[in-house]
Amino acid sequence: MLELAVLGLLHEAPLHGYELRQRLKATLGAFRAFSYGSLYPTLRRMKDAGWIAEDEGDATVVAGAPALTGRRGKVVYKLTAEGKERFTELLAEAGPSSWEDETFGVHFAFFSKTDPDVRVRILEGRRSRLEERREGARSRLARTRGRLDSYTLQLQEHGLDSVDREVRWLTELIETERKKRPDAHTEPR
Amino acid sequence: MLELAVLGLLHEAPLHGYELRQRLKATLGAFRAFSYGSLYPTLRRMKDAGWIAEDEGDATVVAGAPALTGRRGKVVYKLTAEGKERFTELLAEAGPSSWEDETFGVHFAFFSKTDPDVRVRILEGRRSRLEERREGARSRLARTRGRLDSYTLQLQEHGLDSVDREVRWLTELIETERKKRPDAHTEPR
DNA sequence: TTCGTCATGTAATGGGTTACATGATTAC
DNA sequence: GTAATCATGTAACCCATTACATGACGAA
Repeated sequence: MLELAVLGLLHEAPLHGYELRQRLKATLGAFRAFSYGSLYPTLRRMKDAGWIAEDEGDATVVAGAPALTGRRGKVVYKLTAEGKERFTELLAEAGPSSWEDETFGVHFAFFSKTDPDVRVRILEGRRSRLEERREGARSRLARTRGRLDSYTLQLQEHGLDSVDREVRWLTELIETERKKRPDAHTEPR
Repeated sequence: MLELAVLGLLHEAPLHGYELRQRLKATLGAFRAFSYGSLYPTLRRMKDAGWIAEDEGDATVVAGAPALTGRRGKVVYKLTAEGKERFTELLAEAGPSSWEDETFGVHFAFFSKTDPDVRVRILEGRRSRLEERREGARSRLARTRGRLDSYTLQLQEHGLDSVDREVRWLTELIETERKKRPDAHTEPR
């Protein structure tokens, strides 16, 4: 998840860890944040895996005392060819994991780089996942309504409302996607 | 988190693991679920800690072949005195952890058992947490708006909308709480 | 007798967090 | 020269998940 986000951001421009985190916030908005404690180890793993590499191309700033103190300055990373491949691969994934709460937003954030077909499949997957959850909650609520105290009830209702809103949002998005390309499968089955 | 939820449910009636999970879904609604893989180990830990105990009071069903196969039947748990204490303790917590996304809902679900003062403090904490997040996202958005593609933008806006809605919901709830008890601190400082 | 669902559990793993430690750079 | 913030990193832990294994029990 973090991995996908990092690949996506570095796809646009080389960045160092600290700035990567700011961009992460800017891209994902109010709905997700990552700590440095997970970012830096991830960067290390991705470097070891060969998906990203240190970018020396920009000159390590001052030439005053470069490698004396055992490196202490920005470490700028850029995507490698393998990294780009990996990114494309992850972007093409439209399976259940891509419509999970936490993952969906990250996939969505890189939709402009995602194949239109995959976009629609992710949006539809997310929507039916939410619809399932909503129906489950609705019928359970209908069954237990009488026995619930007002707080529990309000919690349920606020939850259902939120899900409803997201479903409507998704429906709009799906329609917009369909209009953009009137070809392709209209409602697969 | 799971711990609090389990204590809260067992506070109402003794239950076995399987049913506990159904109740968890019914209580928490659309916004959270737990797997058995986390529930059963938690039950074990809580038993070892002395907060819950096996409830034999209900007769272990059939007396046909009771302890022969090394127990294979429902294990009903009930709250111990220490468990009740622990529950009260957790319920009184109104600190930052209680207004986190995942935790807030669980606290809220047991509001009818929570002290009115604590209720208001949790609601207010949650609200200002969301407001902070929203302002951060808003100003970042204002700064970067031009550079964002339409998907990223829509994601941000949908996120802001959701936060806005929850803030409004919380504000209503806080007012309702205040009306219920016109005494107490009106806007602490 | 076999299928579904109730029921309990474990092992391996995942994907993050907090707290801490350290140092460089910039603004006052 | 000192405080803020930029910048990198590690260690310990947390809280859950998935996949798997097992078995009882009722209904068709």
